[in-house]
Amino acid sequence: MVDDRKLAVLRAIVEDYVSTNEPVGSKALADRHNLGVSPATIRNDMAVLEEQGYIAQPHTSAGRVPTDKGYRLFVDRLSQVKPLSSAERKAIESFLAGAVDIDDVVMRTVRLLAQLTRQVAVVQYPTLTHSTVRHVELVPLSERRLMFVLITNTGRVEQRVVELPNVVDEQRVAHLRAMLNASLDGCGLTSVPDKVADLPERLPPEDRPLAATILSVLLESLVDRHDEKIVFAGAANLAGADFTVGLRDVLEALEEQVVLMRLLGETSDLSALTVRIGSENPYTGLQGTSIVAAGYGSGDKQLARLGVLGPTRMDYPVTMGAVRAVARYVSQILAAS
Amino acid sequence: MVDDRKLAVLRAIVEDYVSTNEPVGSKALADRHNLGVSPATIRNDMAVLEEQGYIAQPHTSAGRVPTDKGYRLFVDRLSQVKPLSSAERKAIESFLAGAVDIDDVVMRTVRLLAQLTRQVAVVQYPTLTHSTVRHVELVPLSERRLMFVLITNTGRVEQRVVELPNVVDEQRVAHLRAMLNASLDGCGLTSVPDKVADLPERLPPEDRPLAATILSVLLESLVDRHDEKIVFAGAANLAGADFTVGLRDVLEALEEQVVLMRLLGETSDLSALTVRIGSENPYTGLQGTSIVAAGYGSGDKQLARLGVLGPTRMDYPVTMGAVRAVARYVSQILAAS
DNA sequence: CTTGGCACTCGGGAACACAGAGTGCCAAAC
DNA sequence: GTTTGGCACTCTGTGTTCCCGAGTGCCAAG
Repeated sequence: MVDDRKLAVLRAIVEDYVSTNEPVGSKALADRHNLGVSPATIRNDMAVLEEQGYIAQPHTSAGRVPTDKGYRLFVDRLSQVKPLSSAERKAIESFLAGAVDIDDVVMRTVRLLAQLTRQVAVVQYPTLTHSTVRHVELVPLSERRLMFVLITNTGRVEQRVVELPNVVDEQRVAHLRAMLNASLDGCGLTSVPDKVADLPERLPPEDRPLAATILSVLLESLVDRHDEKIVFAGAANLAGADFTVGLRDVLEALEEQVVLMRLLGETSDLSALTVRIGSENPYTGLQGTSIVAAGYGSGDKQLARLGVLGPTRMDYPVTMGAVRAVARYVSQILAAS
Repeated sequence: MVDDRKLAVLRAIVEDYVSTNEPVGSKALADRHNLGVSPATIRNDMAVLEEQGYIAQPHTSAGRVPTDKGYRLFVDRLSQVKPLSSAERKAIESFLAGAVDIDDVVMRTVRLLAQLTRQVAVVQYPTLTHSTVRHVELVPLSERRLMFVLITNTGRVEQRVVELPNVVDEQRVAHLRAMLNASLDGCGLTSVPDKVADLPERLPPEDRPLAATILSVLLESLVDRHDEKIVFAGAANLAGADFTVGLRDVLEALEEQVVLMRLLGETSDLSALTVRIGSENPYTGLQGTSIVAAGYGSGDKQLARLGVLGPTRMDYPVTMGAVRAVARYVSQILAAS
């Protein structure tokens, strides 16, 4: 039903449409690609492809345009990820290598990806879930207030100001700090609640209110970050593109952390390169856009995801290549630090 | 030459144009505002105002539109800042009060401001220049690597990973940490370089390479942040507006930290509410946009600036009111913590 | 199954006309 | 001197019509 030649026609349609942004007709196809058959034959094939739902025509007597289903087939079976040029690789490497801290890594990554793909890049901060406690610090700010700082092995720093129930001296704080570090050092963030559960009992009664307060802040800071931070860049690249939906909607979606999370996150396999095309998208405000995303993180431990968002009519092979490459380099950088 | 009635006409033109987004003619003015004179008289006045450069007509036989100079006069002499409704104040207060750390304060502020003004909000992170050292922490990560953390009294945390020149034991690190804290506690960031200058000399020779490495990172982290972090939100609000320049240029400018810095920063008086209209703008990519900015920070010490960016055709009294109010509330919040 | 031929269909651009809003100017009125 | 009504003029934007051309679907022949 859909033989090889028809697939070749579909591929040609996608490629031409992506590069010209105009519905492509049978004659143009016969000219630009040497398919070895006449326009009439191509027309027949196109009629079948349209029947099957892979392409559509905006109006009668216009060329054909790929549907979401058509892009899907193209991505799954007709294209292969295009690797980056070595110049691009070099550029990525040197650009990411200059990062000084985790914020900087994320910042540079998102900008790099936006520039590379000329689309909107989205990067999720490395999740805390898989990281471990490197150090806990308690810094007295005043008599009844201290700052709680949690440092993880991924270089992430969580900080909270804590109001204390009563005045405490530095001695006690130092003691508590030592105990916390002894209990938690190297411990996975998910197991923190267990580890500290019995801690108040091991303290003299007069220290327990203090410990309880601090622990509640500690635990809270862990669950708080369950909805992770996400940043994006390259909104300017949207300016030219035209979506079926308004530009405004897309920008609004981008500023909603929750929506972004779902865009990147809702997938069973973190590590795979996933593509979500047009209507496959969970969010109605983003019809007409596609997302290409990949997980990053060192080896088996996937830390988080990153990707780009662009019009459905995008160059998938190139975009996928860029996303995959950046994900790999970021993983390297993070593994090294 | 430009008497009171002409000023009233100018004010009316600005107000009408801002609310309708259409060039305003003499008849409409006479109808909507009771200026007590006939359209013909208004026409004469408009001719004079145009002569003076306060208004212009897009084409012959179209209504008039304020020029940048016209807006400037309006802002300086014809309008007064419109205070927020008490409901809005309440909303601001409760929204900002929930912030947990400095990042959260900035994030909430910028979103709040964007929502309130329906324009693009820009917030500069509190500058380090006026803040003082609260605590320095050195956390060993591995034998030859440690994390350096600097906590300031504004709740800001700077972190760096430091590669060490040679293997050091915890003892020495602890000692150095104690010395650093003793030297720097409460010290203004600008005076840090002086304070630590002689520190290596006070150490045993074998510790000096370690100290030197850490100090260089410390000093570097101070100057690095001289170009401050800036965030923006509300890009979606640009979608509807039309600028004389393309939307793309505006978005690009917004993603350039340096440009944003200059937009907010280049002003002699930090505390005043400043308005920069259209061509008064230092950046050519932002013709057709205006910036309303204010300083924030506790009392005499201005920490940084925040503001909004929108089309030149904006409602200045309302926008100025919102910016001023938010700046005040943020100052309160920061002063309290 | 493929191909050339052919009639048909629309979308989009060019040419054109026209209504309406707004102006500038002038002479009369205040 | 300033204000006002009247009036001719000038545009822009919109709607209409028309036509070209790209592209299609179908059919009969190869």
